[in-house]
Amino acid sequence: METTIHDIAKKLNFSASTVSRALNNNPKISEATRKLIKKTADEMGYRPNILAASFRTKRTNTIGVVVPHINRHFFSSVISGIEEVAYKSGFTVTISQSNDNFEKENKITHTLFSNRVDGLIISLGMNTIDFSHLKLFSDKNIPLVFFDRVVDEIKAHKIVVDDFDCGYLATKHLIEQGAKRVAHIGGSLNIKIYKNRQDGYIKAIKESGFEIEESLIVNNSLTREDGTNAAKKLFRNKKLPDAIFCANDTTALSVIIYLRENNIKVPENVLLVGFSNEPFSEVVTPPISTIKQPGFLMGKKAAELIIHQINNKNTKQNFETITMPTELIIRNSSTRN
Amino acid sequence: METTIHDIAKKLNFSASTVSRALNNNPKISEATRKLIKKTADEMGYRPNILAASFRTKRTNTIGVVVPHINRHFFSSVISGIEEVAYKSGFTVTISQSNDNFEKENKITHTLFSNRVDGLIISLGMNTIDFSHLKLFSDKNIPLVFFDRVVDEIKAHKIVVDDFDCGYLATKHLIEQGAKRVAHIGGSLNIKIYKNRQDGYIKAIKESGFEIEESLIVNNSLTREDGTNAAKKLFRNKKLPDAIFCANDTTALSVIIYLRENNIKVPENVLLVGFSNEPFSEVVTPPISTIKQPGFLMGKKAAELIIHQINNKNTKQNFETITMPTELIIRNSSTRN
DNA sequence: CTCAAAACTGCAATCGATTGCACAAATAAA
DNA sequence: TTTATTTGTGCAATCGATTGCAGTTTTGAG
Repeated sequence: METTIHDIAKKLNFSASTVSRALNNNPKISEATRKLIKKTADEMGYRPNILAASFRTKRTNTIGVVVPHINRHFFSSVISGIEEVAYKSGFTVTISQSNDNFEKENKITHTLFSNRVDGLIISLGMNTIDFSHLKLFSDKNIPLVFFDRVVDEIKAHKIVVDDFDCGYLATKHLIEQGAKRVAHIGGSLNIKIYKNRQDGYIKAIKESGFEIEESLIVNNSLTREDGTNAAKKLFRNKKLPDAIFCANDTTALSVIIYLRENNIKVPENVLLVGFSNEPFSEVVTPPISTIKQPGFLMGKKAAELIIHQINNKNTKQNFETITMPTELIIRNSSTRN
Repeated sequence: METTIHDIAKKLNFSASTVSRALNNNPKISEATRKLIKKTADEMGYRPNILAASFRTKRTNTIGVVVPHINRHFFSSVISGIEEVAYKSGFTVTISQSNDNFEKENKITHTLFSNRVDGLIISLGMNTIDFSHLKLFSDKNIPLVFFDRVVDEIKAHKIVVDDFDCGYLATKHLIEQGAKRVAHIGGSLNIKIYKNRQDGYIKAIKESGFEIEESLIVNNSLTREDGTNAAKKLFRNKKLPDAIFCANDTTALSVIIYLRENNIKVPENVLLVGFSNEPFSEVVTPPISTIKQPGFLMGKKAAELIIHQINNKNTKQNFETITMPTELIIRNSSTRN
């Protein structure tokens, strides 16, 4: 049915080996035969059986990607970046989402492992505290790159932003704008990035001579609903906050809506900074000041790193943690003029 | 290195065939041996070489997905739905983006074809008017499902929404709210969905006894910038529009911003309806009335259809075009009370 | 107790491409 | 012209799992 290298070989009175080599540009084959073989292959409508090749070479040219949620703007941007680079290097990208569910993450990575992906790029789920499913990869020397939600326990390339610094800068900015009681809506402290953002916040507060007040800090899962609840809680305080640093834009949005409903004005009464620069942040009223993470670039970088590792498996790697630049985008939600 | 079925066979004094069958739950193998073999396989840390199996069976358990842009909310939602269903059925999902570039779409589909995906789910790029790369699949009887941007020329399952009806309803709604001069910002008429939306608009206008005015219709690529330009153009008219039906939310947003800058009030002076229910539409001021497309469900449905086809390749298929329900979400941008 | 049917299991070919090694031919050097 | 290189090709094994067919054992009916 399908043309194979044997068919081509037979037709041309070469051996399959020669055909294979010619098709793969092996320098041992003369220019003339190479051309002839390629031409004939074309005419015969030959298409390589990648499965057979993969099977033989143990290389799938496939990169596995695991993210918590595919349809979050940040993650889909990262994926987009990964895909772009991978495509150019002849790699295929296989995507799965963990839904922040450890069980699923575990299964997914096992599947990817069984499918013999050449490398894995992953941002961990919220509840992942056991890493044996990733050890699988590092143990077998299968390239692994973490981004965003990374983990110290495993040696690998990591692509992050300086969350501590971001938290610090965002909070500092609020204080510079005149805030005296800056609250914080943060994520789970089990996750490094949220811990870091919060620590940055704390540093800025202290540095400015203010006290850390427990009642001004709320930790949750940072969903839309969590944000609303956090806002309710914060504004039940006797002494109200006059600014909030939110660990993501989603909760910042919840706060805006909650405050609007309660006739508290942003930015006049409360200043606000979010995190991630979601598409809506720019266009909501007031536009939300936020930290821009270069998702697309992070994806590209992750892909570059992993492809480099895949192509240089023999040479020893020393793993690097790459901190990508961020930007504090100042919009109306945090400025008073 | 890796344990194979032969290793297991040797250890247990069975043949590889028996091991293979036991592992695949072939009923010809007795319960006792099956259990024994499975247990031993487990103990020996056996993991099947999927590549070998795929090679042999010519089945990859992989579904290829091609979308214009991975990081568009609608598409990432669809992907999310596909992934969810595929995962449950033991399929892996490979994703690529065409960037609305025909060349890339062409290459991608060829790659996917070479990689022997078991099926392909695709939403076409803006400029795709040649379909030979898709014929590749239908010719070889490889299941194919279109969604969103579909095409008549190829027989396959298709998942769409009733764009005509949506356009009609949206426009009708504007007229019911008192609009007398409804403009339309539409996409390329080469693309069926945009053509349909526009036709729906036209029907509503005529049905209400108004005239179609060329000057009230602008067609472009529906980017943010296009929207702004379209708004400029529309409001250069001597007789201004008092409502606009935009073929996507992005341009609706552009219009809002443009009008705000020019002190024209939405909805007081101009009523607005968009399309797609982007995440920002709900939270921008004023919130944008829009048509909600069930992206996640469309993805799930697409995956179900293609998996069904894959698993029933022998039985003859009659292709269906599934119209998913939409919803006109009425928000402030199109209501005057 | 005999024999056919049913239930298990093994043999061996097969999928298509890759690659180490051997060998032949062509070229260069002596 | 002979010998040593270089260059180009072919042989044949191999990757690991699957499966049609055949053979053996067990079961059950008569």
